[in-house]
Amino acid sequence: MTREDICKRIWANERKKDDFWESLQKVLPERTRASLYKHVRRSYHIFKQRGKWTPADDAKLAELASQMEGQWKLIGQELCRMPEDCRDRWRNYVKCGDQRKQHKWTFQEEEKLRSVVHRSLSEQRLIYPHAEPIINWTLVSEWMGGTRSRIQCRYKWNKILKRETNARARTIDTETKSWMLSRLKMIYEKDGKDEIDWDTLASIHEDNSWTGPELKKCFEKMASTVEDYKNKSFVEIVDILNDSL
DNA sequence: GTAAAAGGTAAGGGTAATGCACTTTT
DNA sequence: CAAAAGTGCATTACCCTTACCTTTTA
Repeated sequence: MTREDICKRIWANERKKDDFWESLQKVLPERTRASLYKHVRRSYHIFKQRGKWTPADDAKLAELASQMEGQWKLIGQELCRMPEDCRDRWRNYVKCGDQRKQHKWTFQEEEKLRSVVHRSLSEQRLIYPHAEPIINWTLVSEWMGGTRSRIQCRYKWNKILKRETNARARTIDTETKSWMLSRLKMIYEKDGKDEIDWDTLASIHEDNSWTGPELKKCFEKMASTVEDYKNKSFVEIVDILNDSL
């Protein structure tokens, strides 16, 4: 079988009665069938192009997407591209069209994003009270009025969270810092490894007033004050910081 | 005949790599 | 000083999982 034959078989879409998929599963038994299927379809696709969308491509996509809403298989056939790529291009870029703003967010935009994200979270909590709430970024983008794509909204939201984490990390008191350093030393001596489970560390602190990411950021800031820290190991940095307190 | 399993599609979730403006180092 | 190397940030290209439907199989 040539590669072309293989690609054609993978995209045959006619439920052939052979053991093609089963034989793949035997090679990678730890993968679920769906996971394998998806991965292989991407890796051995039959479409002309991936990436690089010209303005003309985008215009055609916009037209097709409004004509046949949600029918990505058909849209993909029209554009000679993978249905998934068409869907991605649409939801991340083309959907917002000219409304989509780029570059710096204004304060008002950030405030709007906050309220929209909280709305998404509270709606989730109503439907699934006991599950960890999930933010539906497609809806968030729509609720933003289509001025930012879902991927821009999520990026900005994570930036805001990070900024707030950093701000809180700067307010951590000296007592907590020295507690953290001695703990880090203990963890290193016990496990001998540099990867720290910061959430667990945060949970064993009596005050319980700091989160894992906050402690992590605090440590990173302290570490960066050590001379030549980039060439020092984790435990060397911990020792130096311990001595300096 | 029927329940379970598999193929197939769309909608949900996301990250790695890149480009760019800017600063620092050589 | 210029060039190279690093950095922080937003964008871009691409990837993974789940839900649900239809068809096949045991």
